[in-house]
Order: sequence, then C-alpha cells, then structure tokens
Amino acid sequence: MDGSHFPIARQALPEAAAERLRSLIIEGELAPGARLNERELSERLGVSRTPLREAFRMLAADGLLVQLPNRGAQVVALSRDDVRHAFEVMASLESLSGELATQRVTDADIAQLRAMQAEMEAAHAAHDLPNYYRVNRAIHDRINAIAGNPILTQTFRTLNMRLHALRFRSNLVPAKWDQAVGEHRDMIDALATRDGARLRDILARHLKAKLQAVLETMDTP
Amino acid sequence: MDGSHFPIARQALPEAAAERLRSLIIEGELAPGARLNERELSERLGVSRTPLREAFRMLAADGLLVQLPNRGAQVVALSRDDVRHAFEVMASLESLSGELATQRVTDADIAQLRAMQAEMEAAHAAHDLPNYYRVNRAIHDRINAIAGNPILTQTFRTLNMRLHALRFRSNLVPAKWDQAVGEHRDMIDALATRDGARLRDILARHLKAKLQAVLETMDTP
DNA sequence: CTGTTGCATTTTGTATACAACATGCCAAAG
DNA sequence: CTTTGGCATGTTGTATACAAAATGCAACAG
Repeated sequence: MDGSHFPIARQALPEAAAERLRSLIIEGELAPGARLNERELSERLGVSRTPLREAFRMLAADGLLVQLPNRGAQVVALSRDDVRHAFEVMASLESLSGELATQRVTDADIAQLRAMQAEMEAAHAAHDLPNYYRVNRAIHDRINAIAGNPILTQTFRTLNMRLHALRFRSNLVPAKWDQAVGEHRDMIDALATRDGARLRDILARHLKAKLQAVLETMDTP
Repeated sequence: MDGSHFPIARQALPEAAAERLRSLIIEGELAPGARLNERELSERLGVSRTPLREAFRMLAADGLLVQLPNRGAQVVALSRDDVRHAFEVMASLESLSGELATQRVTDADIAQLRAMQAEMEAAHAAHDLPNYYRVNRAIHDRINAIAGNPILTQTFRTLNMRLHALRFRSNLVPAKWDQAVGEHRDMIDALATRDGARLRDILARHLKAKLQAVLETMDTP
C-alpha cells in the first residue's frame, strides 16, 4: 500500500466556514467593525451555529475578529498604529527570511524566481494590478519557503492575513509601483549573489515603502 | 446586596477551559502526542463538549494542539527542528524588541529592570529555579513591553507558549546558569547606555545558548 | 498462521433546544 | 422634558441529542 491518500476534503466544516469568512472579510463584504450575527451568518453559509462558532475562534486567533463576551464577534478594525506595529514585526521577519534564504538558495531557485520576476514585470507593464499582486505575493512566499523555516512561514502568514483585511490592493501611485518592481529585481540579485546584508537592506526599504503606501490608503484612525 | 459576590466570571467557559488545558499541557499532565478524548476531558473540566471544542480551536491556533479530521485533537510533539525553527524566529523578534526598547527606554525603566535583575540574582544564588524562571520571564516581558509594540508582544507570547509545552524548566547546568545571569546583566547595561547593536549581539548569543540548553533536555527526535 | 471482512462499540461532527444575557422600547415618576 | 424601571424581543452561550466516521475484535477464508 502506498501512502497516496486522496485529498478528498470531505470534512472540516469549521475550516470551510473560516475560509469563507476570511474571503468575506478580505473582500470587504464584512467591513471592519461589523458585528457578525451567528444565526444570519450560519444561514448564509449553510452551516449550523456550532461549526460557525469554531470558525469564529479560529479567525479570532488569527486576529481577524474580536470576540466580546455575550456580545458576539466583530471584524477587527486596525488603527494606523496597529499597521505600523505589524509592519515593524513583518520587516524583522522578512529580514530573517531573506538571510536564511541566502544561505540555502539554489541556482534552480534563482532561475525560478527570475521567471516569476519576469511574469511580475509583465503584469506591471500591462498595468494588471491583480496579477501583479498575485505574482508579487508568490515571490515573497517562495523566498519564505526557500528559507526553510515552517514556523517563520506560519508566523508570517498570520501577520499578512491581518493586513490583507485592509484591502489596500486598490490604489497604487505609478512612481511607487515602478520603485517596488525595481526593488524586487534587486532582491533577487542579492539572493543570487548570496549577499545577505544587502538583501536585508533592500527588504527594510521595501517594507518601509509598502507601509507608507498602505497608510496612505487608510482614512480611519 | 448579597454577600456572595463571587467573581461572576461565569462567562468565557471556552477561555477558562483553554487556560486549564494550557496548564495541563505545560505541566505535562497531558503529554506530547497524547490524544484528547472530548467526553472524558469535558467531564474532567466540568464543561460540556461544545465550549471544550472551542477551547481546542484556540489551542490549535496557538500551536499547542493539532486537530485531525474525525480523529480529534492531540498534544503537539515538537521535533528538534521545530525547536530550532522557533528559536530562530524568537531570536529575530527579541532583537527587534531590544532595538525598539533602546529607543524608548526611560531611566525609571532601567531602575526597575535593575531591581528585577537583583531579584533574579538572588534566586540564582539561592538555587531557587522556579523563582529564577519567573523573574527571568518577567524581565523579558518587561523589555517587550518597553518596546511598545503590542503585535510584537503577542507574536512573541504565542511562540513562547509553544516552547513552554516542552517543560525544559527542569535541568540546568550550573555553568550555563551562571552565564545566563551574566548575559542578563549585560543586556540591562546595553539598554541603559542605549547601545542597540550591543544589545542585539547579547540577545543573539543568549538565545543561542538557550536553544542549546533546551535541545539537551530533549530525548525525542 | 496471516490477512481480510463484517459487526459492535466508541468517538468525533453537527444540529438544535434551552438558558442566560443584552438591547430597545415604552410608560410612569420626577 | 428628562430619567428610570421594567418588560418584550432578539442574540449569544451551553448542553444535549443524533448522525457519521473510526476503531477494535472476532470469525473466517486462504
């Protein structure tokens, strides 16, 4: 018997509900601060309240919801300071990720990253924002994977998820966009030459710029 | 007013259950790898299965449990690599914490830390391991608080919680203990002189030594 | 003796009923 | 007119009943 167990996602109603809720939050269907009515949501998602409440607990642990005693759950509303703090931590984690990646990256990885970079630049040239973001994130994820530290990856993912709830994927000033693309190319160069210090430096600047861009899209305190 | 003003915190049964389970896991009552029977545990904790399952979700999010579909929850068993990875991330976060703290620390903070350091050295001199660990942790928490980044604090706490499940609080080689105490004194000195680079350096060494100490207490792969 | 099949039992997963609490409204007192 | 008390209503919190899946065991075929 080989170990090929089918990925039949048979079960996991709470996970499925959590996934669905995540989408609703990230897409703004459930706005920051919105209170979540259990009965209404359970009907909308087609599950009963029990698995839905377990989904709430998961999202609360991710920092996407806050749960008030006897008053239910509501979508978290990040302040500008929250965003600054999150980016401070993310910058530190990205630095670590980059440093580890320079130690472990293979030539095959570099080739793959360069291909993704090309794809991203194509999206940039075509002003295709959704695809740009998709590939952008894929590159960051790939570097994270190369770093080879699952706990780092998970910690990072959790932080990222919070920020995605901000839906800052809308506006992007052309000059900043150009700069970001250039920084990405530099990042991969630094990786290719195994220059950890330079990579750290680029990442720090990259994140600082991204923070500014995000803050500019925020009208709420 | 009746006299029975119990802390009516009748609420938050899931939180209470989670807290209790955390203790049971950290104290080894529930060993790594142990499967948790819902009915048995719910009777033991005096709550029904519904809030207990929500507690499971919370602990799973913290990384203390893993939940397998249709097969319940079990206490996570960390591998040596998991521990290495966790320490890698923790070192990065501690560095950030130290750097931020040097920027924001006040003289009053320094005085308080020195008092705690004295308390810790007293515990060291008295070979009082439990108190040593308590004050040790309090110092780290204090520095974290001085850093003034709640998201950093929370991320750090989550990671720490996983490691506490290892119960490495038992053995400690005298030489290592002496060294750790000295490093703590150096840390506070570096903070007092606002020497971020030196603090980073000390923290990196401190964490590396701690990792070694923890790994030595592990017999499981 | 080994391995498979089917059944009985146990355990997890989900829905729902009921209890505790919060909220909004209206009436009545000041 | 404002404030307060109490009731009606809705919402969350917990327990439990029921369904589905896994597990263990024994009988049986090879």
